Amino acid sequence: MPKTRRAVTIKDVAVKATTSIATVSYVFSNADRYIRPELRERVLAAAAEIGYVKNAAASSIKGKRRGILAIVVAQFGNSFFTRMCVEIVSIARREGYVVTLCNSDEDPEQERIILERLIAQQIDGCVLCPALSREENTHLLRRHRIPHVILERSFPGSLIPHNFVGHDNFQSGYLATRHLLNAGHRRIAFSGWDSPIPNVCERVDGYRAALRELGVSAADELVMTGELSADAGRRMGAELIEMGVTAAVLGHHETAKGALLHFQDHGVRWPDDISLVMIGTPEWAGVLRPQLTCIRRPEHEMAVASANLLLKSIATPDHPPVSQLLPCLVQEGKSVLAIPQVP
Amino acid sequence: MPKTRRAVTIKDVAVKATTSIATVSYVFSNADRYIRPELRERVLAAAAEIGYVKNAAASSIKGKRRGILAIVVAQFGNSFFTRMCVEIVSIARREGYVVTLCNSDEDPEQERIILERLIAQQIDGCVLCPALSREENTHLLRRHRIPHVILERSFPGSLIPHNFVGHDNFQSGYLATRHLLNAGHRRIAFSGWDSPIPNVCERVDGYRAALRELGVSAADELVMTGELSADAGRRMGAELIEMGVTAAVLGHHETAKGALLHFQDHGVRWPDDISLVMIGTPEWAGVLRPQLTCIRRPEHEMAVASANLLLKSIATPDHPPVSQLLPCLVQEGKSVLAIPQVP
DNA sequence: TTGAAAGCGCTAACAG
DNA sequence: CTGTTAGCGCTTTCAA
Repeated sequence: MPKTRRAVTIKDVAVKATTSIATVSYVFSNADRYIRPELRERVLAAAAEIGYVKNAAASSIKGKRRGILAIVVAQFGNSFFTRMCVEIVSIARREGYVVTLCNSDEDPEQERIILERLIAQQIDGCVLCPALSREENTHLLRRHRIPHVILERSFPGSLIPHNFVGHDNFQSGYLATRHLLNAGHRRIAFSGWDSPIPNVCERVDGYRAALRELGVSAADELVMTGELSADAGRRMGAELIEMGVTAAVLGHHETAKGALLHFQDHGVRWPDDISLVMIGTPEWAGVLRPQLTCIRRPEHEMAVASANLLLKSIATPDHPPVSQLLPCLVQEGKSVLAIPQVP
Repeated sequence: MPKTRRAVTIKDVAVKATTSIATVSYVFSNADRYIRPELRERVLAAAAEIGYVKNAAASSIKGKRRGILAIVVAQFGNSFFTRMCVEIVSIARREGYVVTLCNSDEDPEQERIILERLIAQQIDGCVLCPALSREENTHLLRRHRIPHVILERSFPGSLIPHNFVGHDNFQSGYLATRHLLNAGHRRIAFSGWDSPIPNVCERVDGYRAALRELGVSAADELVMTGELSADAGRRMGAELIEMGVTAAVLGHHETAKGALLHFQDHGVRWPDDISLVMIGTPEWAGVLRPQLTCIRRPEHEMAVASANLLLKSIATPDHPPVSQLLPCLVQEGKSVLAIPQVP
């Protein structure tokens, strides 16, 4: 154990192995330079003995890759994102990266500060799920030429092409509604997050499209939205019951949670009293009985796609931006009652 | 927008502001050097115009702090850890740090690789929840003089003092059991994770101590453990019923989940058929009815304590290690039935 | 096959 | 008050 305050450097290794720092550097950067095996061994042994670890910071200022990637998400508590983060991290790890996870908490100003700090750290690349789905901070990434991919939230009216990986929100709303229609329901409500983000609106569009397709009128009062909280969900749950619909699409898992609590607390049974399809698959859905029918978003595929897109975009920085929209699946539970068609 | 491939450096700013790189450096490191306001303005303006951001990597090799902290946890999917991470990150952010989150997945070898990479990145400090509660990798941190605090899992027989923040596992087992005893139960089982980690054993010790205190015999067959999965939990749930106990301590939320699913699927009602106290407060507990009585671990306090301890230990590296064990609380639900004492 | 040395972006004496 | 300059640990010519 070294007694010195100073960190162990390449120079210490060179002295210990009685060679030059250049040789040590070559040994540790396995360039295609041939080094006599005996010397290489000596260097490795010396390094191991004094506990040398290459300083990645110093290495990076000479133009080498930094070895750090970042993921910036708007809602870290949301397990949809947490799970994708875990997967992206493990893919990045295989490539030798360390990954910094950041949470903007849906605040563009926080996000800006985070991105500036990440830029100061000279990260090699970044996966960004933009706060409030706002595009503004991405210019920082572009200006500093940091390869990046936008995850899950797009910029509908944008003039600038981005690397993008998301899932099809329209389709998730459509599938959920269609599933209920197929079971014979006609009075179907939609409850969701009153969100500033286009995603959620697209789900409503999908809901409407499905209804229209079967010639069912989509009355505006059947579409309810509220803030992103279980309490708002409870209120919507109560409304659902008052309105006397036979089925509902729970358009966001956070408000869905409140609605389900309301149902349980007031003896409302699914699917007997109301049929339900929820968009999303939060962990808690796994413990509820009867099991909910959910729309499963392609988390795994999204994580893999965004990680690979980022890695590719680091490898070939001039590659034109790619946009991928991945499909959802219906995950059947027992929360939808088939009712006889009334012709 | 610069057309150059190269990053913007202090030198570019100096040229643009027609001054020296030293002045620019001083402007951006707000040392106590006085600079004529007019010049300072000019530098700032030039920097803003060409989008200069200080290269933290270069800055760090001159002995400045790196600006990166790390949290390495063994189970990233476990929301107990996720929630603490979110809090630690937000405290660290206030101090200007960027935080890297890593997941060793309960594998000491992965953990070693992660720590080596973090050391290469010259992180300023680290919060570590050690895989399998093993001490071995902490020597890397010590050898490289990286301030660190061990979170949640301790090293019982260790000779080396560590900064440590954890919660009192013995007490959590004790409290849970005591709560059931107070409600009049006498045949109380314990089910938990068959863990290689001392924490879980301590919970059993607490369980036994509570029973002993009231002169209730703690038969060995009442203590069940299994692997960390919902399936193992289901099996234990079935056993609980077969054994005909009136109450159970669900000693780990992951196996508890399985047991609760078994109960629901087989029409076993809590608290009518069995009284339950669960150690831990996973998010899914919030959607179950009747609400479970839980032992709440001091997540918030642990996050705050570990973050502050780390920051302190970075500020004063020679401070002797501190160890903190924080207490749990009973969070009452409706899963415990009071039964009349049989004298 | 190896080593000397220039230089990456930045900091901090030290000189002016 | 400001600029010159010597490094920090590392990579990479270039020469030996």
